[in-house]
Amino acid sequence: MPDRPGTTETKRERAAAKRRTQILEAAMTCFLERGYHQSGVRDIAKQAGISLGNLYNHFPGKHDVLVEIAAVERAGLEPTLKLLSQARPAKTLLKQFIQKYAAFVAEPESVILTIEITSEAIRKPDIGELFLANRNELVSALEALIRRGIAEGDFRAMPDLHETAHSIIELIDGSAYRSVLSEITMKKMLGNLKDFIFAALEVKPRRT
Amino acid sequence: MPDRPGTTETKRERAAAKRRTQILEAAMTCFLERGYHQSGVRDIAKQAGISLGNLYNHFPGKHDVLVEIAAVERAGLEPTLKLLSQARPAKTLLKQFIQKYAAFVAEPESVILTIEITSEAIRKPDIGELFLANRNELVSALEALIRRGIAEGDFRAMPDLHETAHSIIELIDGSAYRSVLSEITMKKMLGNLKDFIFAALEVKPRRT
DNA sequence: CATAAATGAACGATCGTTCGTTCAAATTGG
DNA sequence: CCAATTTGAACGAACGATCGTTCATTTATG
Repeated sequence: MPDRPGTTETKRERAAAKRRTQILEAAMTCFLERGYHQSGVRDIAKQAGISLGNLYNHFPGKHDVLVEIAAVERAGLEPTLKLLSQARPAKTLLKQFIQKYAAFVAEPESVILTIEITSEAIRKPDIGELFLANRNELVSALEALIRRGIAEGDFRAMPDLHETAHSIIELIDGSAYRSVLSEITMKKMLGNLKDFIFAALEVKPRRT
Repeated sequence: MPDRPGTTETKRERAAAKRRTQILEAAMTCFLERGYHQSGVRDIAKQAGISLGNLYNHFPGKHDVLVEIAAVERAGLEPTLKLLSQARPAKTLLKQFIQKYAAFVAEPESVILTIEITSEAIRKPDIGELFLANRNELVSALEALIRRGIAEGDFRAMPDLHETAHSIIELIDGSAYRSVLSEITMKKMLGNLKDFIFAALEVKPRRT
């Protein structure tokens, strides 16, 4: 009985798991290059180096591949999310957050994938819910940070902190999309972005 | 020779123009219901009440239909654009603009169409350019308004007015998408949106 | 009568998915 | 520990549907 304690993983299961990530990466490549609806299941299989039929042994269908990618995409935000719960002044943390989040979402890969998911989210409820869940996690963390900033006396009282947090995210996302489409570097936008956000949040008027 | 002076429009041409708008409206309906890539040319023709082949007498192909829709969509913004050049205090005008623009872009139809165009814009240069051109027209008008607001002493000096104008638009667009996806009314977001934007622009700290 | 509008069959390509089959690995029985 | 059996990964042909586009033909209009 080869039931090694601790790892119940058989050779088969390990191989299968590897295949899954292989397929996901291949699909991501295809969706980035051609878009979701322009990528055929055959393209994905070929890119993954497996057969068409085998793909269906690992995923119920094309849609489910996108769902999984949407879930994985979220994982990339984890380090940025961690940043928000550090024990430093909220004002400092927010500045760092803007920088880091902007750098992340302004990656062409990230922008394209987000749009692909976004446009699919409108008609596919499960993707929409996933998108909103991810977004809410981020917004809640940001909201907590702003609340702390108010307590620390750096930020002004605002009517709705949750909405404010949403606004900040949407501001950065919007800039990121524009930076990719108009080929202006995010770096050039960042200065104004920070100025805009902090002017909206800070309790004092800015010195010219 | 029925070349009536003043109107070189023949009965035929008028009928053809009517067909074109018929097709555009039908296509818009399809794109809204099913999305661009999910809508077949046959769906559009059927929705327009014409034959499949006839559609190709009026448009070179499916892609061109979307391009034309993107151009028409822009026309809907005209009244809102007009607003910005009125002779009233910039501060007042901006408040009205936010209200009006938000109401316009938060229409589910507008949101869905924008996303459809947006996601196509990434891979189709002509659509991307059209999108940016429309956007720049709006942003330039808004930028001029902000500049006036500074001259009038209501808005603070900002590092880059063009970027600021972009930010405002992106802020409203982002909220609009979220309002459709999460089924929260735009009205509920508007209060915070105005607060956020004016806090970012105004020269004085806000009274609590 | 000439010209343009309108038609729908037809085209080749591709779509997402299913299917029967093969075969190596895992499990079981002795 | 080996042999028998079960499992499921891998494959690619095949399915029916639909895709965007073309074209020969008919119908209607100036």
